[in-house]
Amino acid sequence: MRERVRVRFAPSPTGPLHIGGVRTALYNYLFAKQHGGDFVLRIEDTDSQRFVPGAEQYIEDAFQWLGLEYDESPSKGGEFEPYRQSERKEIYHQYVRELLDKGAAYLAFDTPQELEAKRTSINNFQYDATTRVQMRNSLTLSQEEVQSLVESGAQYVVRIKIEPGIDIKVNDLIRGEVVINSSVLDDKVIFKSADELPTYHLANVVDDHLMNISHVIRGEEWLPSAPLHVWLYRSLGWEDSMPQFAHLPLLLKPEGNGKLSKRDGDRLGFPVFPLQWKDPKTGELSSGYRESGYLPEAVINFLALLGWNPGNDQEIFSLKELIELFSFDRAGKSGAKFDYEKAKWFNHKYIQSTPNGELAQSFLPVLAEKGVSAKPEYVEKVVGLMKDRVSFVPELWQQSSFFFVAPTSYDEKTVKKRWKAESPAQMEELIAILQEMDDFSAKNQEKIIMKWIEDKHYHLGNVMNVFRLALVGEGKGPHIFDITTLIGKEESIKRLKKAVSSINL
RNA sequence: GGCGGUAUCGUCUAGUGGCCUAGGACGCGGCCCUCUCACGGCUGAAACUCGGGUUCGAUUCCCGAUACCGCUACCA
Repeated sequence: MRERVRVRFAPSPTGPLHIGGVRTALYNYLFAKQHGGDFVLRIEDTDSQRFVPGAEQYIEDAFQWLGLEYDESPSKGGEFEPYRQSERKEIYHQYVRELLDKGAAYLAFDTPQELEAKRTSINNFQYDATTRVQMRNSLTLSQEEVQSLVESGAQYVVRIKIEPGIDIKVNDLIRGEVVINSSVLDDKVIFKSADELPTYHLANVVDDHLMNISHVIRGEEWLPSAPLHVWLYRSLGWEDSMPQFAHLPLLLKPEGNGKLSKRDGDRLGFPVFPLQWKDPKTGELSSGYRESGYLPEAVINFLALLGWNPGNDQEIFSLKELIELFSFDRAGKSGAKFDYEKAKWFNHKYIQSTPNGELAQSFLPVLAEKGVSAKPEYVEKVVGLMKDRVSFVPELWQQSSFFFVAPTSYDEKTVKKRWKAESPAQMEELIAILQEMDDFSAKNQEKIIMKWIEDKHYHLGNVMNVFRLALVGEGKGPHIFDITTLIGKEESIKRLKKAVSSINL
């Protein structure tokens, strides 16, 4: 057991960071910060075949956007650098050597083809205590043969030698004690001569030990190999300072079965990545939460509740509150299906509580894109009127374009429903009333117009809806006088005139 | 197939033997508010996988079945 809490998030740079990975990182972060500990980013690039350029930068950018700051990382450095496994080759070599010298591991020369042949000819073939005697490895070959093979440059791997018949206990913070008999484990490859790199299992154990990691918080997909990791700690003599484990349930597809995958997002119409990602090879574009108009706080809040809950009815949490409240006792054990509607609702909630000025700032670029230039103060007022009705910032345009651009057409259904024979005449009257109005405040407009409708015994709904149709182009939007006040007297009259002249029954 | 994990409304979940006629949220329906559309408020439909135990009493504990998920690579 380590005294200081130090956790790590250790993605492999094989593509953009998946939203499930973000949740894993978030739980790591919350746990570390709650205990005043360290949050470390380590890049696990031990698979040279699958390395994707740009992926590491993407990961750092994503966490920056989300506001989850690392204490140590490849870009930031730290006491235990390097934080990129490809730069730690010599370190691993040392421990591979040690394991070999101890007789806890051995060299295996079987080719992939030979292994494949074994797997197809023997069902449930597993490279272990019972089968390794029939394979080509340093246990079955003579010392001279092994030496000449290595010297001749033959490719080999190093396998961990698992002793059968031993119960291995993994103590998991979420699942309690999981016991697995070593006989079901196979002699996993821990090092490959081809690229001189260890596999995940060894690199992970060595680094966690060397970096003083106290808690390994990762996805459930690692649970089956946790006993192997315990075995590795034991073989290296590090069992006393072994980290505690917590295996998080997986994020599942919203529909059907299986874990959420990179392809699900755009197929189902929602992002699975924090940031937009362009595949460097195919040029394929995957959407991101940031680009879709999500606020990072909303994403964090939503993710935090997918697998953890506070035990009461509260659903909206700041990062600070999450740090205070998070605990593994309240983490779920079962996989959670990703519910996009709920994610939207969280964003809606966050938009509602974001100050108008801030929202206006993020809306300005959207307006610019539409070719609209408007004063920030004006945009702020519009946003204040409209933010309750949208889930995303870009959606603001669909809902409030009429504040910036006069309607060019009128919604057919609304026209049919609202535009009556008497409408043109009524609107002409209204135009006249507006023209004479000196005090154009919403309050005064309401007073005068309501009186006019009352005096003439007009139908309130009819008049107001026709008025709205002229201003907005359809049957939606905030209160009429909020609209007229904002767009102004002249523009209001102009829109009324246009409607009268262009809408025909 | 083998091994492991999990199992409450459609979804996220509360529930740790009696407080459960099972609570909340999203989504869905209705009503109210109202010049419209939203927001908001109220409200409705909607779940303990099955079978055995243990117990005076099981959603809750145990066993089994089933289902789902994961792992089973010289990927992580």
